[in-house]
Amino acid sequence: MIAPDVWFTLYVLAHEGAVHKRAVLTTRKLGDLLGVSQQTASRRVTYCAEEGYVSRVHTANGMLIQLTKKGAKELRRVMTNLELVLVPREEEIVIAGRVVHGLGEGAYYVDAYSPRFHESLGFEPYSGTLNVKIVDDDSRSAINRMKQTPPLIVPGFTYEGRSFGDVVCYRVKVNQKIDGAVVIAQRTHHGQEILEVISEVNLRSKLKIKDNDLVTLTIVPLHRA
Amino acid sequence: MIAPDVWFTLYVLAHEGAVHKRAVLTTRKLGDLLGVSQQTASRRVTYCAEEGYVSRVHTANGMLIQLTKKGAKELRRVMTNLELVLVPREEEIVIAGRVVHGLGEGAYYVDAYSPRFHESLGFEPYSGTLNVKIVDDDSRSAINRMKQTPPLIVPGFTYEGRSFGDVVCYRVKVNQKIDGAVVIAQRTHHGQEILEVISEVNLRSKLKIKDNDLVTLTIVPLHRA
DNA sequence: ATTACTAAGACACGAGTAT
DNA sequence: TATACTCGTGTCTTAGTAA
Repeated sequence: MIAPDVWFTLYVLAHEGAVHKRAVLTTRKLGDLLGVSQQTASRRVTYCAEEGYVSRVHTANGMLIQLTKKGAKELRRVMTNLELVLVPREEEIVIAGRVVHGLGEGAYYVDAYSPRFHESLGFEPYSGTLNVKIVDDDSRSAINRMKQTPPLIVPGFTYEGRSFGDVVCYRVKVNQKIDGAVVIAQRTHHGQEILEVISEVNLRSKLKIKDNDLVTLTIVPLHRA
Repeated sequence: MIAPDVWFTLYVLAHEGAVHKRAVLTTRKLGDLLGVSQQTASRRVTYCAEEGYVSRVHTANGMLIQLTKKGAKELRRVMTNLELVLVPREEEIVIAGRVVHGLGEGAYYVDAYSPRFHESLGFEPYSGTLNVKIVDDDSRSAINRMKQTPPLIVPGFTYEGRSFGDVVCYRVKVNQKIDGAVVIAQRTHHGQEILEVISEVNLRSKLKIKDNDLVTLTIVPLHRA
C-alpha cells in the first residue's frame, strides 16, 4: 500500500503538470506546495524517485520531474476508485453557473446547424447561445457526471466547402423551467469553463436573466428502454 | 489544506461505501484498511468527526460512519483535479482484456438492432458479440477516458410490443486490425467488467482467438471538423 | 465486544550546514 | 543558488489498559 504522504506528493506533482511533461521545480517550491520544509520535500521526492514513481534530472536551478508510468498509474487508480465510489448512479445532475456574454459567433453556428438541431432535438433553436460560466467545483464534477450519460449526437456536415463537425448535446432544463440543451462543439472555444446552452426561445428574455446572473442546468436523461 | 492522512482516511471510508450510506466499521477494521493500529484509527476517525468530515454513531459492535457533505466535497475536489490533470491530451486510448464466452444472448440483440447498426456504424454486424473481460486498472482507466469521447448513439425502438433502448457505441480497432465497435446497452448485463464488441466479421475466427486470449481495443475517434 | 486514554517509544521533521 | 546530509527536537504511533 502506497503511503498517503507519497500519494500526496505525486498528486501535487501532477498538479504541476508532471504527468504529461517534465515539470520544473525546486525542493523549496515543492515544500511550499506540500506544506512541508525544503528538507522534507527533498526526502519525499528522493523516495518517490527510488520507488520508481517519478523520474528526475537535476539542473542548475531546480529539477525536471516527471511521473513514471508507475506513478501515473497510482493516480489513475485513485481517480478510478473515486469515480466508482462518488459518482452517484441514478441521481439528479445539476450544474450551476453564471451567465456571461459570448462573442456573438454562437448565433452563426446555431443558424448553421439549425435544421439538424431541429431534427435531433425536436425544436428549432433561437438564434444564439446562452453562455454559462462554471465557477464551482460541484458543477465541474456534475459536468463530468453529465458526460458519463449518453448524449445526443448531432452529426456534422459540409456546406459550401466548409466542414461542420459533430456536436454533442445534453438535454437540460434551464432554471428547472425551460427546455434546452447543452451543446459541446468538437472544436471547443472555451476550455471546460463555459457551457453553451441553446433553446427554442430566447433564454435571456424569457427567464429575465442578464450577465452574471446564476442559472441552473438540470440534466434530462435520455429516455431508456 | 487538508492533511494527507485525513484525506486518506476519507478515501478508505468512501471505499467502504460511506459516501451514500452509513458504513459499519470497527476501529480495528479501519486500522487494517489504513495500515495503522486500532488506536491510531480511533484517533483519525475522531479527528475527522471533530472537523466535520464524517458523522458517526456508536453501536454495540462497531460504529456507523458516513461522510458529511463537507467530507464528500473534499473527495470530489480531488477527483475533479485528477480528472483535469490525468485525462487525455489527445492520447491514444487502448483497452486490453481477455476474451470470455458470453451467454449467447448477445447474438439475439445484435440481430434485433442489426439494421440500425448498419445505419449508424456503416456495417451489418456479425450475429454475435465478442465479450472482453477487463482485468487491469490501466484498461479500466482507458474505459473512463473512452467514455469522455463522443460516442455514436444507436437510437432505441419498439418492436412487437417490446422496447429496445438506446445503445452507445464507440468505434474500435480490435487487435489494431479489424474495425468494430464497443456497444454499451443501457440495460447493462455485466457491470463494468465486460465489454461487448461487434464487428462485420466473426472476430473469433478472423483473428484466430479463443477464450482467455488477450485482445486490444484501440478507440477510433469520431471524425472531427 | 467495543472505543479511547496514558505513557513510552519510534520516527518524521526541520535547523544547520556540507556539497 | 541548488540538493541533501546530520542530528536534536517534537510529534505521531503504538502497547497496555481503562471504561
